[in-house]
Amino acid sequence: MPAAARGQARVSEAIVHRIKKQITEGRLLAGHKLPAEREMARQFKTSRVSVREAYRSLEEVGVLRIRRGADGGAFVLQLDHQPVLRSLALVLGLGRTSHRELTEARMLIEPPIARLAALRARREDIVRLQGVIAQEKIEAARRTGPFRPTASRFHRTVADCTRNLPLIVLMNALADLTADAAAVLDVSTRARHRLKNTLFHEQLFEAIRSHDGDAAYAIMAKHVGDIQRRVRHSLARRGQ
Amino acid sequence: MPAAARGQARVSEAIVHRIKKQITEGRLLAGHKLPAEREMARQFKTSRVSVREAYRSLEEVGVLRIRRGADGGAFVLQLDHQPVLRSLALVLGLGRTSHRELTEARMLIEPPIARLAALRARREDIVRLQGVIAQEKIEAARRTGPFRPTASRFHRTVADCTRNLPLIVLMNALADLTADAAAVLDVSTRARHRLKNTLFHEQLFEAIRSHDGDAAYAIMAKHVGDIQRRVRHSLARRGQ
DNA sequence: CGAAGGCAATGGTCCTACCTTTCCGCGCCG
DNA sequence: CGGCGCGGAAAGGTAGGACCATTGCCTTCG
Repeated sequence: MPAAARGQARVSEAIVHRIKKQITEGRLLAGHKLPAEREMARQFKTSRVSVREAYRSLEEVGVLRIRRGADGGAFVLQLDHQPVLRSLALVLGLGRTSHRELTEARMLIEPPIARLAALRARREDIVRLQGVIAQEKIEAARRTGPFRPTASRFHRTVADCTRNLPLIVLMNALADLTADAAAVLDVSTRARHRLKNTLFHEQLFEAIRSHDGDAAYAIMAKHVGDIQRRVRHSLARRGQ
Repeated sequence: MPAAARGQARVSEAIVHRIKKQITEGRLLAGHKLPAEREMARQFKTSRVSVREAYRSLEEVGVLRIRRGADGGAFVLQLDHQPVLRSLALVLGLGRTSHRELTEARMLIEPPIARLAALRARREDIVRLQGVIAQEKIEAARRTGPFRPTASRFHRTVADCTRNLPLIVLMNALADLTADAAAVLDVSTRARHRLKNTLFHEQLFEAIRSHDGDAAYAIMAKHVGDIQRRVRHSLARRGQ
């Protein structure tokens, strides 16, 4: 907060800072509704404009959601990896960065995550992972349904096992970024590899359940490498 | 851009979107000055309020810097890891997340980065790394100067060798976050370990220069582990 | 020649009025 | 009796104007 350090010159920044603070301190939780603009302006003895600037800034960052109409207002969002995803997408230029780089980054960080997950997984994590795999099988049998949501859900659940918030956030952000880019995969390719995916996931699950970190590392490395190769072929076929 | 997808309902969001696009497309470069608020309002046939909301949002994200006074205005910033750092700091709650988790994340991703750096490093990278180490030695001899900037500069330069933008950005953001937290280290501890640091850096440099990925991985793993242990002791001594 | 003061451009804030969207409830009509 | 529709109320969205604060530049005066 560079401007804030320069003396909180702006009213709107003071409001932004206060709200951020209340959120990080847990005094403002997801779903809470902030005072209406007019009300907030009255409380801060300022104008609606300044309040609006604060609210709009926080909305752009991904902290608030502003809704219009009766019973509208500014609502606090669940603080997940969304803000990080947004800023990453912005910095990476949404296209200036190749899909190759993104998957490469995943290739680098997912295996160590898998290892840590295997070492840290508790019983409830095992149950969750099992549930995700079961869900995958059901959807694979149906041969329908969207590929994306479940495909990365397993990876995200693995990351959760690490109980390391920075890692979980970065992992989810990267997963979302690559998922957007992976939309290039045609339907036939997806179907052909869905079974293979699930097999990999089952192997990884076994490694995690038996707390075998090195095995989890190796399996994940192979798995992500496979995904990378697959996408690259698909991109090459389309001319890219 | 969820709201934008809902039909660009808001004027300010249209402006935000347009500016972001111009930046990612390279039509707006760092240092460029955006039109004055009144001028921009005239161009968009709207009011100053909407323009201000757009500018302020972009400033909060870290894309613009707004200055007052004659020759003031909205200036495009160099798009580095800053936005990612900000959003990460917000999501991690600036304190809710322990320093342990942050260094753990670095421990996980830095060794693979070092390996990739060793495999990819070109001649100019070697030269840069050499320069950073030389700088470190000079400052170590002086026994003065700030520890932080040079300490992480080596790590950042290593990350640059990977030529993988996502990795570089994430690495820098994490480095900044841990640097803030590492301010707890007292001066004597820093001085005592400065030499040790440089030794590690020289070993790593040799591994990178000879393109020995596995060696780079091992050295970096040991190095980061050492830093982590050091900070943890320091925290324990202070009662955390 | 140099320093002080005024000028102009630009952002920062405030005010006020009015529009748009949305929910909710009342009342009309079937 | 019940469903449907319309209008009021509440909230955000926009507009335009006025004035203050800041800062660089330029003129003017000592």
